[in-house]
Amino acid sequence: MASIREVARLAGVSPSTVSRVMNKTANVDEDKKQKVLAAIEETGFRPNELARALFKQSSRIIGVIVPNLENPFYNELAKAVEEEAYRNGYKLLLCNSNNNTEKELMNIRMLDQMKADGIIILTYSDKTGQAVADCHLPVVAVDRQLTGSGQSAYVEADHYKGGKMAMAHLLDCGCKNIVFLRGPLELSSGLSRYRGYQEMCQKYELPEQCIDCLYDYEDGLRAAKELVKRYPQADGIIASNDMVAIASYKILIGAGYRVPEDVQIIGFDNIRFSWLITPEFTTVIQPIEKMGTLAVEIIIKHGQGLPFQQENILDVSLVERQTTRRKE
Amino acid sequence: MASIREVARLAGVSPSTVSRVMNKTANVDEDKKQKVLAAIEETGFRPNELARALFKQSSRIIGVIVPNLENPFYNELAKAVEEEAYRNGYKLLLCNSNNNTEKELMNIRMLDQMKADGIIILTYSDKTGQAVADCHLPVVAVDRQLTGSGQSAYVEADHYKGGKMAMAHLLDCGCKNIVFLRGPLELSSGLSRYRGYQEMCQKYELPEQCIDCLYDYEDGLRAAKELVKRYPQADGIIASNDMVAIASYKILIGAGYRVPEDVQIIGFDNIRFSWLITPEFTTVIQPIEKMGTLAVEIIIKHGQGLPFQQENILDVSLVERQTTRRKE
DNA sequence: GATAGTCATGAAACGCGTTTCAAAATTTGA
DNA sequence: TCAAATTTTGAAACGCGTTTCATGACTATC
Repeated sequence: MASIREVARLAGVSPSTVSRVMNKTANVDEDKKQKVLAAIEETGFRPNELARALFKQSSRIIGVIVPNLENPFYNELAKAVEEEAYRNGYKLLLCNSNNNTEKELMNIRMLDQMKADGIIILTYSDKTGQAVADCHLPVVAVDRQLTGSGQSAYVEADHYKGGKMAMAHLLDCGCKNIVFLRGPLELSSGLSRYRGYQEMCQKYELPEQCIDCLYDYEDGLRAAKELVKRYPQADGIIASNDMVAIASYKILIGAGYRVPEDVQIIGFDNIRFSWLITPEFTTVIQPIEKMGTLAVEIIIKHGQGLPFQQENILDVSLVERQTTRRKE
Repeated sequence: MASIREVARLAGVSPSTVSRVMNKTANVDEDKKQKVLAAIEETGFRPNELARALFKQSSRIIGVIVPNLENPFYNELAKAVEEEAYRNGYKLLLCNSNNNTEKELMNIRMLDQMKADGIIILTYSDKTGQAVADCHLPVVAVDRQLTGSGQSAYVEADHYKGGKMAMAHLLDCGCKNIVFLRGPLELSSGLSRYRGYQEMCQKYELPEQCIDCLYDYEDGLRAAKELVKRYPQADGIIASNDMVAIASYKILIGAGYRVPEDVQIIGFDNIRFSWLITPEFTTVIQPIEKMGTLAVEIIIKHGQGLPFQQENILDVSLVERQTTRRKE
């Protein structure tokens, strides 16, 4: 593979000049410029990005660390990040921590060593904050708040409002017996939604009916089975997210309930599949794309030394689809 | 950030020695070794991967180029690749070509310049073959065969068999009026499945009933609507893939058909959602995980100069689920 | 005890694009 | 036309881990 020095020799100039032509970083005599261009063309020269990155101390890579790739939420986020990154000349290094703290830490370290320009992190463990602080890369947490690393930015949806909306909607739909498949309280999404739900319960003097449930399909299945057992007269379910909503639907249908006639279901996230499938699921929309875009923006701004918002709480909204039905 | 030379100074040795300690690439006096280790510990030194990669001419990055991130098939493939890559100490650079030839070519070039250790490519355009040949990186095409680059490996499922199986299954289920939502014939998956279907039609002297259909949900919706119009008496649908099967289901249900009583549906791929949702979809399984793993294996072998299979056609199988029902 | 063979070790070169700095060339102004 | 100012250009240094090669140290063999 041709190097810049060969191109320079061929064009009869110095490597510096070739570099200047390539990057338009300084004026170059038109005549030499043409010679350089011709030499580049002839040799098919493509600058070695590693050498460039080594010098610049920046690889124009943005790392994304997701806890899993089963939940489309993360895929959709990754997609949004990839697109925004690409638009800005960055590449995306995708790391799947697989809910494994060890792997997560290795990924953070690796990205540091690769001189990534930033990390977008969607995982959470108690060691994350420290690891993030140790590497001096710009980090933005999405759908999470990192503790122990005071300075890092985060972007998440207004889960509190989301929780309230979900509950309000089911009440609007005439549900009298609502069960909340509550997400993990260690995560701000789980906690805030619960708070929203709780507030509504208090306001309407309703008893809290929760079943703890992780964000994945399998646990959704489990929780929904428990729901059928513990609250057979439930007529409304707030699932911890869309995957769990989908799992609940399966269990409920299997148990002979009709949706939405007997029991109504609402999820969170608005993953693509929530409306691709039949029936289409009512859900509280997280602006996934905006979240990804914003995260990239923050990293870029950080890299350029521009100011940026440290706390970003994006608005949520609700789409009514076929798993709920508003009372006349 | 500490460099190897600082560590060396602190330990009172040369950078070479530090390097040797880190990489265990040569014996080092126990005493010095300890000093080096201590110095590394003290400085928190982490070798700069870029410098390392620059010298080695290998970044231990595997690039994956997918045509989109809407279809879970690609996500699942990416996941499999990430995991196998990680197991072998490689990282995954995810590129979404977005069905855009230009972007695809840029991605190939970029990976070349990054000294990626290989490219796993899931896109296809007529320029791909040439671009791949130009960069001298190991490339393996997955679910595609690249033309114009005679030497590159590929791995795909036995689509021909898959097509036959799908048809055979619907016949077993008593379908008399089967319509094939045929995938793009430019892709080997589309063509081979069609050939399989065709062969079965001939064997049983059935008329071919095809509607062309891309692999995405939206086009599935369109094709299914056309199906309802053109073949209202259809009682079996072979969808071009699971996304299209899911789209067809929605249209069919919307048009008042019952599945599987009135019309049975089978898809291809066995994406995770095909069985998460309700009803669970019958489909022809592509061994997605194995495909990803194998692709990575090939790249690694290639990198090590080991021999590898150039053409890899993996077996398919069929899962009967709730969208088809075998006749007694 | 001397020669040969091993092993540990560091200096220097390498990979390669970018940038600095000073020299050379060209333009401007008088 | 000459000095001054400006622009163009190249040599060398830089970023930094790895590897080669030669040297010095040490052990083993006779």
